[in-house]
Amino acid sequence: MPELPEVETVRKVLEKWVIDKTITDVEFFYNGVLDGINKTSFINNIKNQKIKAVDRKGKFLLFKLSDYILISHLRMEGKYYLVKENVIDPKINKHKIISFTLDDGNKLIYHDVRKFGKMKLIKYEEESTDKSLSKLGEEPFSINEEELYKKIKSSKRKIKTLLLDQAIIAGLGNIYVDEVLFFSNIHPNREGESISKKENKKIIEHSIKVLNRAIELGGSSVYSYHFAGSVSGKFQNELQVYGRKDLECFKCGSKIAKTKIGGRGTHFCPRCQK
DNA sequence: AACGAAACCTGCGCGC
DNA sequence: TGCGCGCAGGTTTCGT
Repeated sequence: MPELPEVETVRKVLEKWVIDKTITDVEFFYNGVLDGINKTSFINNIKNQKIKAVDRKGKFLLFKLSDYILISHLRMEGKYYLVKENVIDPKINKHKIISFTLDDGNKLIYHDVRKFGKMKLIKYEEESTDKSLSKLGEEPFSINEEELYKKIKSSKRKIKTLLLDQAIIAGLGNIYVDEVLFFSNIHPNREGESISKKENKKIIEHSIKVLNRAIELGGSSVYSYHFAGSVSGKFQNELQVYGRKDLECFKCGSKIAKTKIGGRGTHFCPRCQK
C-alpha cells in the first residue's frame, strides 16, 4: 500500500495507540507474515515486551520494544487497527493476519488483504546488519547529492526504476516517483546516464517537497484506501499525474499519458517531461 | 554483477 | 449473471 508519507502517518497513529503498552499475548492467523522466521521463538520473545517507541526507516515500521525491535513492512495493503478486546468486527476479521493483546484491554490487529506484508523480530545489536534494513539507501531528506548522482549517472536503467529502488533512495514509491518526475520535468523513460547534475538536484528538492506536503496531509488515499484505523489522507487531491490518465495537465493542458515502466503503471505529461 | 520478469496474494471493475 | 482479464501505493527471488 504505502509509501513514506503513508507509513509516517501510520507511525504517528501507532504512537498514540501503543506507546508504553505491554504485549501480553500474540495470535497468528496467517503464518506467512513471518516469512520463514520461527514462530515459537517470535511468540516467546515478544511476550511481556513493552513498546517504548514506534520509529520508521524508509517504508519500514520499527516497534522499539524492551529487548527487541519488531520490524513491520506493510507492502501493498497492510493496515493496523486498534480494537477493544472481545469486540469482533467482521470486516477486520476476514483478513486478520496477527493480533497483539495489549495490557490496556485493547488488541492491535495487523490486517492485510493481499498477505504481502512481512514482520520479524530482531535484537538491537542486529539493527545495523539486518538484511532488509542495511541495504536501504538514504531518504531524500538526508541523501548526499553527489552520491545519488554517481549512482544514477553510472546506470543505464530508467530513471523511474532507479528512483523506485530503495537501495538507491528510500521512501519513494509508484505514486510519488511519478509526481517527483513531473515536477522535475523529467521523462520517466530517461536512462540514468542521461540525467544532468542539475536534474539530479531537482529530483532531490522535489522529493523533499512532495513527501513533506504529503506527510502534512496525512498521505494519499487512492481507490478509497484507508491505512490505519480509519485514517485517510488528503494528498490525492493534489496529485498532478498519478491516476490522471487522459486528463489535462495542470501546467500545459496536454493529456496525461500512462505507460508501463519496469512493470509499474507510469503517469507523465508528454509535453512537460523531457 | 546486474538486470528484468516472475512470484507472492486477493479483490475490483471492465468488456463480452 | 458469470467469466476472464488486467489492474492495484512493494519487495524478494529466480533466471539470463
